[in-house]
Amino acid sequence: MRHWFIDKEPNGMASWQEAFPDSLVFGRDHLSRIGTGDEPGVLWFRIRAGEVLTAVFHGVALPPRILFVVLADEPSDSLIEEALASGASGCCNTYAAPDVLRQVALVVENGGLWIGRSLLSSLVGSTSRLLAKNGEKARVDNWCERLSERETQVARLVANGASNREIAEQLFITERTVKAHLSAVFEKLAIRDRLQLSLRINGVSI
Amino acid sequence: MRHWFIDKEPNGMASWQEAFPDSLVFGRDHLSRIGTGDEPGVLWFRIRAGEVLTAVFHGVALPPRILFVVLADEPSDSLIEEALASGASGCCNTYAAPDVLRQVALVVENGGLWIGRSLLSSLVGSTSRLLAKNGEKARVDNWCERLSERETQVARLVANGASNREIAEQLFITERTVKAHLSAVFEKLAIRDRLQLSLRINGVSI
DNA sequence: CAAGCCATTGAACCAAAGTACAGTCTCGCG
DNA sequence: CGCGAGACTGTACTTTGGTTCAATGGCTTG
Repeated sequence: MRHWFIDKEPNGMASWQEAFPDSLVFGRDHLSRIGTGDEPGVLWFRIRAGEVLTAVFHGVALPPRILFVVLADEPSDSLIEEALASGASGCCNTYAAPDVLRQVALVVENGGLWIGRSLLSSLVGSTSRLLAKNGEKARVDNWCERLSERETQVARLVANGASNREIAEQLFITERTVKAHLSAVFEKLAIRDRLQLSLRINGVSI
Repeated sequence: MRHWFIDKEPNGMASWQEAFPDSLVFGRDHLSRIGTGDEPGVLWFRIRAGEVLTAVFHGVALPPRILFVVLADEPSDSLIEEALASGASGCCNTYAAPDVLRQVALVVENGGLWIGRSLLSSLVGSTSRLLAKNGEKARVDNWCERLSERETQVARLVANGASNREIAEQLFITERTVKAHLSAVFEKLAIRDRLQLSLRINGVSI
């Protein structure tokens, strides 16, 4: 099973290579060359923040043996809907850990759909209102709305279990700067540490 | 990983037992007794022709370690929507072959959604994949199975965002003891800190 | 009984996380 | 142009988390 990663620029995340050492990372201009052989595989397509899937993924016809997963910088209901409508087998976080990526691969390779635990609740909320019986409405926690772009980026990595050092390396900044961003995040969201941030972002205890 | 099948009458289909020889079949009156232990598993709930899911599956609160799949005598789009809205990880045909059932289990145990061949093909257009290719048996994460009772208790509190001091106060032990339990948990689960423990327990990244 | 697991704790220690109080640089806006 | 916001960094500090040496007592099981 091959794995191709498509990013805007052909750099990609380190975690991708970690998850699938034999995988290949391409820029979007190489998209048309994926899956020309007979080999089955998974195409991971990164959608950056603010982008619309259908705008960057138009007119691409994948053969049925090539499965397709959207990697979302900023997952949202609409993006998931678009992804599924475009034939994707799933939508997961760009910053997901290697273990998670392999898990996603396992699911989609077996014919399942993967939209993530945390995303599931919001999707369900959009497809049906049945859950709103006890007056509890599935409100979406837009935690990132008050955060700057960089703060959001750091917060996401923290929520996936990364240490300050790892985040620093990933973003090419010092550990000190990571701490600065995090302190700002904690204050803006009125939480006290990274674990609570993770719970908040992952929708465990909203 | 346990499998419970709930039918209107506690007879069930032969194919269910064939798919999971250790599974149990109950009538709907036994539904409330499912998942009272710590054991993780999959609950398969049969919806007969003409029935409405929400009418027969109301007010049932399953713990998060119990996954839930709807077995539909007559699958329809609306039933699938209802199923997902009720927290189901999938919806497949009551009369599905044992191989298919095991495939569904494989997908949902790994956090994926399985919404059946027909809808899947209309969305994804992909054919199903072969099952258990490498003979690798994917299992759900029963993290607490190797932990002692006290370790499990501490781990759960950590996963909810508690600090060591808070845990100590709550359990009437010293902070030192909390640390001891946590160190044991980290080693047994092969993880490095409390954030990863939280992700593991909360099913964000298995 | 001996062996082993479990719960508990202490002292000391190191590493990571987070805070306080700075500063530089860039960029957009009125 | 001045001003504010955001990205970035430094030094120093406190707190928290986690490990490494122990040790004690209860409990079950062969």
